[in-house]
Amino acid sequence: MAEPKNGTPTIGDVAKLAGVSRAVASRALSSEKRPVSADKRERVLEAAEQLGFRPNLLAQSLTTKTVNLVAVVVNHIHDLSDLDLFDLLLERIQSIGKQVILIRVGSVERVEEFLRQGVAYHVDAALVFSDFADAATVRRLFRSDLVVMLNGRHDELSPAVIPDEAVGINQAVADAASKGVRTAGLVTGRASSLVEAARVEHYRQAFAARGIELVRVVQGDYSYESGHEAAATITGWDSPDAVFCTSDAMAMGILDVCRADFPHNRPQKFRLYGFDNLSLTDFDAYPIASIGYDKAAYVEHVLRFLVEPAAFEPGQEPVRVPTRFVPRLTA
Amino acid sequence: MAEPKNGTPTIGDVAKLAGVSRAVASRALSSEKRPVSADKRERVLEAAEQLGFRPNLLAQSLTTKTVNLVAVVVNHIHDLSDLDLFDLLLERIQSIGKQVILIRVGSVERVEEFLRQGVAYHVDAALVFSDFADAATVRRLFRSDLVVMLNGRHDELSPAVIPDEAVGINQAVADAASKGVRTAGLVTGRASSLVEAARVEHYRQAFAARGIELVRVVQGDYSYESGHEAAATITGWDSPDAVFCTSDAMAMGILDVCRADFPHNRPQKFRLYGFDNLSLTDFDAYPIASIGYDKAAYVEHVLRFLVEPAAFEPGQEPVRVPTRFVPRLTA
DNA sequence: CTGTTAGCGCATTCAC
DNA sequence: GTGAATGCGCTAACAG
Repeated sequence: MAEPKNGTPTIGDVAKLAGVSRAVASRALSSEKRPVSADKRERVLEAAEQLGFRPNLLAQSLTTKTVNLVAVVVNHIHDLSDLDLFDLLLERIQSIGKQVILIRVGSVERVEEFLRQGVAYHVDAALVFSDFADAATVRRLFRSDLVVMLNGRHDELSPAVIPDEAVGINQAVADAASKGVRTAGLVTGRASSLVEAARVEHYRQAFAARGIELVRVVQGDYSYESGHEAAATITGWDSPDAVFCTSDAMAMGILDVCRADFPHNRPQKFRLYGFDNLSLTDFDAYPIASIGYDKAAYVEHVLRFLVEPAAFEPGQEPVRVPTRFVPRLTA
Repeated sequence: MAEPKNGTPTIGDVAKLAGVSRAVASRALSSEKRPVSADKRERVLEAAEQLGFRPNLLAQSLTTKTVNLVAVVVNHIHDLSDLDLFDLLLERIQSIGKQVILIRVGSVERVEEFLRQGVAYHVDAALVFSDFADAATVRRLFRSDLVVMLNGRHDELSPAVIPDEAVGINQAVADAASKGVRTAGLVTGRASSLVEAARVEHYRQAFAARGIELVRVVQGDYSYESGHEAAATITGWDSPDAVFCTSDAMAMGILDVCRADFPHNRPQKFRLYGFDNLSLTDFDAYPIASIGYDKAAYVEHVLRFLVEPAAFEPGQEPVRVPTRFVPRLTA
């Protein structure tokens, strides 16, 4: 009886049943072409099948020094507002034989607690969407040199991929200017975020360049609800010619409050521009002109760092994925 | 120099620096109260701090036999249409000291390939949203006896949590009947899913019980687009009095096509009922009456199986979370 | 080509 | 209280 005692068969059990050494069994089971005689390989595979053997990836990792695990770090799941992007990312990561461990850091207040506990697997790589920490902290936390910063908080030692927002913002503002817009309102997200600060600055510069006067700024938090609230302040009888939002969700909130100003979804009192190009903006009810980027290209850039870590050289500039203006009815 | 050679310090390095044995270091670093003299514990902690020591969870798991990893299995990320639920689930799982490894199985066609490769970590538990496999297969795949089936494909050996859909469906149909609805249309999802089959059957029974005639059935795939397509078939001059959809997204598609039939979002030619109670139905543009359940309660039930696996006895009935009708304008 | 051996990093006996 | 020794499951390096 080659059955293991405690239930889950190890490679040792397989080897015993096949009548070979553990090393041979290991080679036969390996995906790479290791030298094993045909008949022994056959016997091993059969034994493994019979026993229902599944390699213990943890033990495997202990010796190979590669865990095939990548951490994806977010503040909240809602950061993944773009599920299309995330789905693609997950599929591609799995396609190169790695698994994703999803880490939710929570609110910024709890970050310190998170860092102190520091219970984190030593992963091959970490993809950081969350703005909770800088690159150095993340590298320490995960014991990984390969930390791809997607939050704008990169440094010389870690690669980064960031949307080049200036392009799309300029296109959107140019679109507005070409339609005679002279005054604008801006609805922003949290001021604390580096990405957001840069985004706002791009809008300001684009306005200045096109001779558009920024007459009002309201701070929201990217959410639909905050768009709802902002509507009261930023629109009304003295609406600016156009309202730009740094998230589609806020634009949706504003649209819902001011739908009367958009008969047949076309702007009457002011034009409305969002940001993110959410798939929701393809729904009839929210035909919001937006700014987006090629998600497939973005994902491939991230993936390249995972597949070819050596391709990154310290000090290398962040990879920039161009954004573009996506016209829709509200513009 | 107590510094390790290759960079990442092990508990051995900590022990050496503190001038104690590895065993003592292990105890001092343990969260449980193990016998260590005060001064040595102090020295160990200081040494660990100084070296920036992070325990290797993989190696730890190898001996403790508990990896603190739970797999969440989905077909596509879009299965997580309810991000509120997922966010809560993730937070609670992490709060009990476990991490989530998110596994995307992909389309049903690719399932077999996935099973053959069988590259899966041996996890403490797996939560299966995907309908790709039955409980037995999942147990084998993850080498875990604790597989919580959330897809309706449970068996005697695995615990399950499932929404009790009959309750909410009956309430919704009762609501329609009370408003004089005599004929109904039904827009369904994929016929292959067990959950969907049961759902449809509940609608049929509720219709029969209330004397409502089911005059039309259209099959979609839960998506907004399929709702769009279904609209042509199920509505028109001979609309049924009410259209029930087995997902909110499909109801949204129908609403957008037939918005003229809902002046001020109130039904004129037919009433519209969705399913899932997506947070989107709280947006002004999609005030769709729906059927939902208490997400917090659902998550706590799932969590209980993770925390107290022993509480489950083979043959135990699935835990049922009651659903309820959520009235909104379209009804 | 094959089998033996020696770790990977850690927790855990079991003597002291 | 403490530390030396053992083993978790696996693969890499070595010697046949």
